Amino acid sequence: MLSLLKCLPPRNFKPILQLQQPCIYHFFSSSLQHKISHDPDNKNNKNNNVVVDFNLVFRSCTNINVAKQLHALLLVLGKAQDVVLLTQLVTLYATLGDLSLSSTTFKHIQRKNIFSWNSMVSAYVRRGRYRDSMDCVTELLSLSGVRPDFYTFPPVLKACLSLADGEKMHCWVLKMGFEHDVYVAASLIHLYSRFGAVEVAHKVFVDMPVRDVGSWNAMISGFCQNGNVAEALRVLDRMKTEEVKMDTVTVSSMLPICAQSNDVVGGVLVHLYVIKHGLESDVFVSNALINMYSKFGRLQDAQRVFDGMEVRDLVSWNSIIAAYEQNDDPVTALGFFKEMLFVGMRPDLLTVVSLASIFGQLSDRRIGRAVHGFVVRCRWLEVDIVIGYAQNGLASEAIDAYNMMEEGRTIVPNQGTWVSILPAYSHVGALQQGMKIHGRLIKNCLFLDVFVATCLIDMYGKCGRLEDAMSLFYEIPQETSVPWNAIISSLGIHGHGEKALQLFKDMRADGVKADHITFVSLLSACSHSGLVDEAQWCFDTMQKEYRIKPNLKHYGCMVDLFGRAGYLEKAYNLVSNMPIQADASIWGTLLAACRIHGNAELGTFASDRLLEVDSENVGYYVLLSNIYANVGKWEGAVKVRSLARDRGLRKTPGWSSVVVGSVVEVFYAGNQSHPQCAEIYEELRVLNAKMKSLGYVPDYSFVLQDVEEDEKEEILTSHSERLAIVFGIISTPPKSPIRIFKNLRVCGDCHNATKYISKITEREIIVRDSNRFHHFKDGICSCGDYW
DNA sequence: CTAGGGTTAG
Repeated sequence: MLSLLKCLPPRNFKPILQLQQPCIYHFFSSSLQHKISHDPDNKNNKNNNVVVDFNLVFRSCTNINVAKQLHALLLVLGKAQDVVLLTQLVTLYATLGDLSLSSTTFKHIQRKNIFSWNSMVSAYVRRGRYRDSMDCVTELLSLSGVRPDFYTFPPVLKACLSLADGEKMHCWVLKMGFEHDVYVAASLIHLYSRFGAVEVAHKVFVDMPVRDVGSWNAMISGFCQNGNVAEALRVLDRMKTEEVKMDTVTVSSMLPICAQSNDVVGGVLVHLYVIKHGLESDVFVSNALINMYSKFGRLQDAQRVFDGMEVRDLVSWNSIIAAYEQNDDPVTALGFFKEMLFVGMRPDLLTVVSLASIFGQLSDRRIGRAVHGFVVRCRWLEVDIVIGYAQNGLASEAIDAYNMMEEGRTIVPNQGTWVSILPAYSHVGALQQGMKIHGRLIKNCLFLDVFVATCLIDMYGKCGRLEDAMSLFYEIPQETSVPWNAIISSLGIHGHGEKALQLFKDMRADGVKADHITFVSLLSACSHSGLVDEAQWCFDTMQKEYRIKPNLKHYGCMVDLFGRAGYLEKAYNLVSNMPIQADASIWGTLLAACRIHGNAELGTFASDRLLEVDSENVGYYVLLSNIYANVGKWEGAVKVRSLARDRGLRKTPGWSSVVVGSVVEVFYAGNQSHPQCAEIYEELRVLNAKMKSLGYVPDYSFVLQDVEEDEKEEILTSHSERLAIVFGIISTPPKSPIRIFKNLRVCGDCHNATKYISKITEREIIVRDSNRFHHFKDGICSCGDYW
């Protein structure tokens, strides 16, 4: 084989390299073995007698094992200190996803030149390891032997996590005199725009003696990112007068502007420009076109662009799915999702976002038909029927589909399957089934996939296994905010506000960029634990440091936090000074706080505002009618309910589930149809007596119907959570823990009752409601009755 | 052997 190698002129390598990777591997490993067996000590160090064009081979290598093999061959051929080749390897390993090999290779280069440094720096940036790349550059800048060049700065400027970092780097750029390099300048413009300092970005742009398309593009997108469309269009105009031609990048920044400003004519003109200049083949351009047409509601146009694409990436699929999903055609959208899986495209978070909405739309229709059946089964007042139920519908639908897949064994589950099925199990709190899937994922090595793993973290978190969620979190790559958000929210719903904050600090230290979801998780974690000052700090940090404008969810968390902690005035001031219009959820949160702290005056004010806002959310009508019911104003309660009915709103029926063995049992309030119904109600009666002897007094304020006292007690006793708990008690061994899941918030009287039940039965009872976890043990709840 | 500016949600 070695002699064969000698004979081959380099150009003859080409056919071999076009073969599959294992062939290259085989080819090189046999030549390697030959070399070792004939010349073990490499005495015959005439490397040049072997013609290996590593340059060419590296470029065609797509497999990490082949790369390692090539690395070994390099050592055997005595090229262990060839700076050029090792530098190439640094880049190759990073491209193939193994950054640790990249950095060890880099560390072993004895005489690193600026190419080596640049390669390492950009390798870190490409894999999102911004902190490491900054450290690497800092080290480089402290050396005297090597000087950074203009290749060094663009990646580093991308890695800056704060304006301060950016300004520091800008100083170095000036010190080295690279500020007029078009690449460096574009990076500077991008950097300043990213941190909201568009004026500075614009100054860099204006000061450039020479500009290329990239410079114009950077400035245009800089203004867009900061919401200044007018200024962006002005730059575009000037670009036209200076006769700089728009390229694919310009176009793909332009199209979202047309979509956003609903400029159909402008959008179509840009499309014509694209066709005229042959820019259609660019995926970014086509994707942007699909999104724009979708926003215009012109589905046929979006479809035509999608059909005409030669290459489709993840964004293309997400875009076409979202196009149909957002234009009220969930069936077609679902069809595209299936086709996407069929062609082997891996779904991501955004796919799942659309998917959730698709299932929501589909189930709502299905549920509509089921409403009538429900009226008969539940003995709720006329108004209090289904819808909202969609999520429950989604869960059972997804689980059914998975079971069918298992039985049929015709479809091989992939990442998409897992990210659909795991949230369904999290949703009903089915830990064991979720764990079974975890087992399968370990076999498939899919559990390290960030999206699948995040679903698992979420599942463990929502099923009450916080330790499992944590240990899984530490096993997976933590480069994006996705897994961090999941773990922070898990900690939050368990009432571990401080730990959630600690995780956020770790996230910052690791250089992972927090997003608006991170802050929602964080603020709600603080709110569950009553950490007022800490939440205020997060709220400030989010705005000052991350430049994230708080949205209604963030404000909602803050209002909730102040309200529950009893700072009703602070809560009210926040609401009245918000730069955005308060919606029903904000007023509802404030109202709930007024209910807890018995502030009737503010409560009345909040409820008036609540009804002014056109609310689709039935929960607030229920809350309001509950407040009336609490004080015995039944006419008021009835009025609110009829108002809700007029608006076509129906109450979500409460249900609780408990897992016994491998079966998930679901109970609705007043359930009479369970096979072990008689046994359950008998046990309830016995328990009730014991509870009363220990001092339990039923709190009728949680009964929302206008009925006699004895009937009120019966209603409380047959709340779904209590049925589920008792079923758990009679169906599992003594003293084993019971896990309950409830789709709504746990009722206050049931919360109190569960404390007694945990003491009497010596059971640990873990209740997860729509808001958080409650761990009951020995007559005490972990939430300290603060929720 | 190493660099910039771009498309998706709520």
